Amino acid sequence: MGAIAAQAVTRSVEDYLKAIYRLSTAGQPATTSAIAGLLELSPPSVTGMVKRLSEQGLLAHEPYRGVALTAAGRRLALRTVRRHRLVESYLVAYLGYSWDTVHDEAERLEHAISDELAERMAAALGNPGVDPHGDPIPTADGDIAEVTGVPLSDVPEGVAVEVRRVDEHDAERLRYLASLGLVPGALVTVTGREPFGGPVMLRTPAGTHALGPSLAGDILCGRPAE
Amino acid sequence: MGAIAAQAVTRSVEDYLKAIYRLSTAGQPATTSAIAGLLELSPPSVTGMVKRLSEQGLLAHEPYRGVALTAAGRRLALRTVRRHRLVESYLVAYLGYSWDTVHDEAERLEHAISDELAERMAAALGNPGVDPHGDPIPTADGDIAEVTGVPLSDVPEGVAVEVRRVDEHDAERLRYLASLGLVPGALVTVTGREPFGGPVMLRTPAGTHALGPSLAGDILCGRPAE
DNA sequence: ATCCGGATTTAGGGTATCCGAATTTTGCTG
DNA sequence: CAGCAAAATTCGGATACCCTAAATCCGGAT
Repeated sequence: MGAIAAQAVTRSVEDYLKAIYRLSTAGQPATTSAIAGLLELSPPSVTGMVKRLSEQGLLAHEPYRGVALTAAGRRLALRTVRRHRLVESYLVAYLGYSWDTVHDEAERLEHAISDELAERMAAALGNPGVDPHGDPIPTADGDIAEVTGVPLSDVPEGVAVEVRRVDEHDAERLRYLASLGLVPGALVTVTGREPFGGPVMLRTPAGTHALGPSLAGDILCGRPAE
Repeated sequence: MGAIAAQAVTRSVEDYLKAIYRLSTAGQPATTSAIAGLLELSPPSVTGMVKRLSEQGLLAHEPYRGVALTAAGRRLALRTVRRHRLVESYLVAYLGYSWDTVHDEAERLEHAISDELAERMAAALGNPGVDPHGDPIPTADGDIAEVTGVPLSDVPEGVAVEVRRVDEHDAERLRYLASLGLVPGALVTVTGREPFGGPVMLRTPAGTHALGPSLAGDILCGRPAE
């Protein structure tokens, strides 16, 4: 339920919660410096905000150890993630944005739109389950689907798999991946790979290419639907 | 040109400039207390911000006298007005908002959208000249059309005129006016009026009604555009 | 020309968020 | 188990806004 947010939650607060959410779902510990790194802030700033958010019951903070979201913090974080991904989806679907340029716009709009507008966009989009990058969109009541799959870098050779999610924010790299046909839903087959984490050879609808291991690690694949 | 905004302009700054712009186009002097009234702030807060904006060259401030926008301030104000009206237009045209509910949403979004998004919305709308209330939308380079016309309260009897602009923000009153068919573009004829600023009798596509003088004063009419 | 009341500004404070410098804690490591 | 480096926190300070209470200014009324 949107029975959240009795009052104004600042941009900052939402950004902190989102960053902590991101770290914890990435399996990384939400340390002061990790948060500072994501938000491009100094560690003392983070310590200060973490203390405030703990007092508000949004975070559990073990000094010198790290933080975790409380249930309330997680709800707020997911609400922000939902808005972000809905905005990205909407801008791509209806306003001609490409997946590499929506991020910054969504980063600002996610803090400004009302629940009303978020739900109207969701409805216009047909309540999508994933955004243009293949990231799952949390539901309005805070459920979020798991994304399962194997990084393209680990996909066995010769098997046709479907790109499920592209975990990359850099605009230029996103354009590059799109030019290779590596977008959510595309079918890919690994045709060969160099040893020791070298480039991967692959065939996509857009042709045959070599892809470096770091990018290949950002692409989550799975068995083609149906 | 969007050659404005070298750096972040806060919500506050945009709101102050917009309020001052609003006052000056309404022919009212932009005094400290008038600004405070529009923004629902205390006069000392306004004095303080006015000082800061003057230092930034956005306002000309004569202490104890009032303020006026500089060219730079006016450009920023018009940019914000443009965004506001584009957002309102877009939400009404594409997301099912009605003209009485868009204002609050636009009030927040006008500070969050990029030039890019503003222009994409404008393009999607076919670069409209007016918003759903009939207010002119400034162009991207800061030109704004004059709205000319006569308040409905002053329209002579028996002449069919067109509603050009409805200068009202209150949601309930807007719904009421819409229910009477008093929306931009509608044809109205004044069929009679009480003396001494009493109600006006009128005929619209939605029927025949009486309208109080204060609301009638908010409706600007003109000769129908054939 | 003086006075007065309303408008405006100054003074003094408060909150939220950020920073750099200094200090404390933690978890090794020799 | 003492010593250290890295990480985290505390400290002191800055900025941007906002407020109430206390001056101060201005223009009209006497």
